[in-house]
Amino acid sequence: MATRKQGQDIDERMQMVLRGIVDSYIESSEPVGSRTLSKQLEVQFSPATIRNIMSDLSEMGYLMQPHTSGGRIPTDKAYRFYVDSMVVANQLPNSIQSHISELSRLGTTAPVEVLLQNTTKILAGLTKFVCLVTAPKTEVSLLQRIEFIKVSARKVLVILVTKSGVVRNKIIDTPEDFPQDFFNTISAFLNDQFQNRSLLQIREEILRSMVEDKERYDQLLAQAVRLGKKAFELDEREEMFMEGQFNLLKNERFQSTEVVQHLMDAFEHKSMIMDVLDHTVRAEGVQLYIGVENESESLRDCTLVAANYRNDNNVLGTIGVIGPTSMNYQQIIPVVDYTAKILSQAISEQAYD
Amino acid sequence: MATRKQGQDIDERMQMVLRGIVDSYIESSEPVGSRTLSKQLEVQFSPATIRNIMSDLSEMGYLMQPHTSGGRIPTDKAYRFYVDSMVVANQLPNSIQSHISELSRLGTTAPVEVLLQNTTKILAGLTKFVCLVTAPKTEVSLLQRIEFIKVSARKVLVILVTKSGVVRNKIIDTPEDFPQDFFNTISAFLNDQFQNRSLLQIREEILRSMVEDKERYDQLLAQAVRLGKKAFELDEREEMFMEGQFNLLKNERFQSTEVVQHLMDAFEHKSMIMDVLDHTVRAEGVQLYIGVENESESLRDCTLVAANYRNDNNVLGTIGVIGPTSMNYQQIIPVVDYTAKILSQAISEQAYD
DNA sequence: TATTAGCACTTTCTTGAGATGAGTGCTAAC
DNA sequence: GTTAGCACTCATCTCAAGAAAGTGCTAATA
Repeated sequence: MATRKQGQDIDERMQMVLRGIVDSYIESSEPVGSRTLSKQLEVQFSPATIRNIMSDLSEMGYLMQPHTSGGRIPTDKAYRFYVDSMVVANQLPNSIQSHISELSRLGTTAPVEVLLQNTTKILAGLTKFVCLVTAPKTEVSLLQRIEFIKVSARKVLVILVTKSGVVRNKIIDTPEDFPQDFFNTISAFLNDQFQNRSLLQIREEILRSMVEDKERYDQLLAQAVRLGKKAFELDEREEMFMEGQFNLLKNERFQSTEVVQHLMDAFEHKSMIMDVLDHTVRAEGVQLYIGVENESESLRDCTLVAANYRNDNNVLGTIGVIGPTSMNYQQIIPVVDYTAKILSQAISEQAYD
Repeated sequence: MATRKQGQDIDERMQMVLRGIVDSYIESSEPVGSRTLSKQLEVQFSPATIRNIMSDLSEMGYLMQPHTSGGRIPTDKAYRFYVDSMVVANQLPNSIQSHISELSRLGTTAPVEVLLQNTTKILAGLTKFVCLVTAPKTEVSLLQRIEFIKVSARKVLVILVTKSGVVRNKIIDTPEDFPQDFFNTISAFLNDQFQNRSLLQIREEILRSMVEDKERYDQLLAQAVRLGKKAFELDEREEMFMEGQFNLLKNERFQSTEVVQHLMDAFEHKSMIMDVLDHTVRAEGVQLYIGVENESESLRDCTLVAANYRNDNNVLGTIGVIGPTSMNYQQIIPVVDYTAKILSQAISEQAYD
């Protein structure tokens, strides 16, 4: 009985075989058998030896057989082992680096949205997978400026500019036909009062003051607070950019219509994907969510590679790439990493301060 | 020799058969043979008779045979005949009408972009095809208001509000560190000068005045013109909303990977699709571009159903649906028509005036 | 004379029977 | 502990036969 190594420790030879299988499967997308592997490995073992090792690895949950015969494929556990024991990402080729760096060349006058949109496009182009970028959360970003522009008798356009460079506008109804001067006074007051506070804080403060010192306000202040309340009202639509959904179709792994269907459905509900990005990615650097590690059902066959981008002080948002679990991690991880860095840099440079 | 009806006129019986074939093919997506059709038609002909008629129709270019045997399918010419001779669209079911009418319920304070986005979503959901909506052209829409918000020493945020309700913003660099007051003076001047002019006109006028009376300007005016020039500079990115690209995958007709590939590639270049919509749709009401009638190569297997939306005075943009040539015209056409009407209505109501 | 029935012929699609190839597990030899 | 050998298992490919549905043509029919 090959009861070698009871339990979970994997000796060096097993690691070699496991890595070999993952490498081979990543490259060919075909189940790999003992003979094939025996030829590919740099250190030689006979197919029979490899079969024994494979058998052990299967038992330990690293490999599975789609059919009784016909080679084995790595499980999510195997990928996890693979990336964890992976040699630190080799340097990115210059061509790719410079491709990504075009982001910086957009100049400091491009609106953040354009910057993010371009990021998704570049990343989708490079990886050939689906690429996502969440916009900075307006909720937690700091107010740079609020402005009212009267557009008709009872309507005024509110413009919120945040420190992170996002401009948000909406129209609100006014109870009376105020002159523009009136709005100017109000915006001056609100700017003075709330600059450098986060939208979230501002909202809370406004609500509090409405309750607390209701009677203390004079006419003008009361209006200011009332308009402010509407202006800062929660804007549920958070933005996200997505590109390359069709890349998945070109990918061999996703030819089976079902899987694609699921994914596509998922992509149509951006909000779900947003949640995934927001709730999972908290740590520094590149994060990986491989197959079953994804909380979301529809991503069970995918790996999500994610990284945050930030300005000098805060995490602003997340960039992510979704591809098959058998993606080329050695390539993808550094690409995502580098892109996040360049994006952070570009955004910091153009921040309003 | 069945040399009946030399040339192009189609008698009533031929029409019945042709319509029958189109109907059947729209429903089943299967080539229709003489026997099948003989059973489906309300007026009875023997299969043999139908075969004769079919043969004539083939000769006249209305039908084609994918294989020597195995039924016939309509050509684009047949669809064109079909829709042209189609009984005027029957009333839309109430459920669909009210679904579309939810657009109006968005209220008058939703930004135009949200309105358009929702239009695409609703339309894509109803038709199960790809749906497109172009945003009102900022170029030709009239200036409602321009505003400058200083965001840092050398950067100012320009906000353009157009009569059609589109808010556009961008950041421009300033040559010096002007105070906000300075910008206020400038925006007051520009507003006074250019309100109700189209952005296109404004740009031309600014350029002209820069050339003509260069020397006449005082310091302030010169700056105003210079900033104005930057502010109104052509903003090449025109917007468009697209939804339901994945619907095509679910569509039986587009299972063959090639066709989809082409379409997908086309969709990745929104600009191309924009051109199609802009250049072709000039007329009133719903327009159809069936198969080869499309100028664009990649739409040769599709029908584009398009209609303009407008406010009281002008055509603002276009809504379009792209599906297989064998779509259910009886359903799709009234849906697009009604949606365009509701959208026009909603946008007119919320226009700033 | 226009319509229909009949018939021989096509073509696609389905089905099942080998044959093939890659891989596995087990046993025995090295 | 490692390897060679062997019987066995599946997935896939190929090929032939047959069923279904359709066509064109000719001859019979109302």
